[in-house]
Amino acid sequence: MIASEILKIHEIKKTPGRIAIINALQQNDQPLSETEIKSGMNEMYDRITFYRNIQTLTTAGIVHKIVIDNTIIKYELSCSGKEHTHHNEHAHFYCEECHSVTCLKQIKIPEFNLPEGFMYDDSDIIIKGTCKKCSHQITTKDLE
Amino acid sequence: MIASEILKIHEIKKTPGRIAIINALQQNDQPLSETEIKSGMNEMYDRITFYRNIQTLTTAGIVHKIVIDNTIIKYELSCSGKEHTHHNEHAHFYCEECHSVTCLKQIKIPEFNLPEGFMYDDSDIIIKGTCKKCSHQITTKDLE
DNA sequence: ATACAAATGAAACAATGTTGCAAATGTAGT
DNA sequence: ACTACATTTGCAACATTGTTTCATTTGTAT
Ligand SMILES: [Mn+2]
Ligand SMILES: [Mn+2]
Ligand SMILES: [Zn+2]
Ligand SMILES: [Zn+2]
Repeated sequence: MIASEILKIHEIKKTPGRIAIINALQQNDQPLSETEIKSGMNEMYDRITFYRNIQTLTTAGIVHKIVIDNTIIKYELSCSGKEHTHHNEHAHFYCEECHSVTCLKQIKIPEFNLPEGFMYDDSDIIIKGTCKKCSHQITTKDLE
Repeated sequence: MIASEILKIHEIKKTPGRIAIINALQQNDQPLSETEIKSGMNEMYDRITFYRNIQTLTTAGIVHKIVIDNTIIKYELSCSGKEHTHHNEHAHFYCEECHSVTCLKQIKIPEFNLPEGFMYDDSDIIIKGTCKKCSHQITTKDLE
């Protein structure tokens, strides 16, 4: 679905900044950081507007914020913005070597049995380690 | 185990700042934020020293950092610092009402089947919602 | 007691995120 | 297409969080 449609459905005003964010996320199959989203924008980029729009899109459920660490934050589309639909239902892998975040669509978030009285809203699974690309590089380096 | 023993075992120098952090975490059964740890210290509190010591303790595996959001970070002991031992093996619950973090010792982190080539190091499960205390308050408020 | 590496604390900096406000813009109705 | 109005933007200024540098202090082993 195209950015302006997504915004319309959620009854959010169609502005250049919001469209740029959605487009950037649609054009990549990995979650993106602020810097990565910014780099895809033509100069006209305002930090404050970005923060406010990410907030709006996250609250609306269009974007899902993945917090790896306080310095490492990634965003992905959580609605049906592309064939690879996100409903925040899968785990995410953080590579400690190259700092990339990969969606592990195979690893679904299970149903949790919360203690009496607790109310469920949302959950995140972050798995840390070394990604395929980096572990390959490390292995071949050892063989030199 | 007492703070100085923990530091000795890990071959880390025994300093007042580090002991204060470990003591604070031992005296509470919930993970604590920097502010909460600080409030337990007698005036002599230096922000820079805190950051460095938390870093040292985390790297050594004594403390486990729980990142809920970039603004909400909690710390807990991950070694056998008290009867409630942490090996980062359980899920954590974040209450969106009172912003507390509860250890869900019942919910163990499962073994994940990573895709070919990925190497596992560590993982975190964060479940968000409303804690027992807050959901009780909300319920009783509705009945008024 | 001595020696030395490690840790501390102060200052200065850097990065990240927030708030207030006037100007600009999106949207709905005419 | 024009108008009206609420929302959004962009700027400045601020707040919070975390880092780096370096002289001084402290912990620990000898
Ligand atoms: Mn994903
Ligand atoms: Mn815990
Ligand atoms: Zn990698
Ligand atoms: Zn609560």
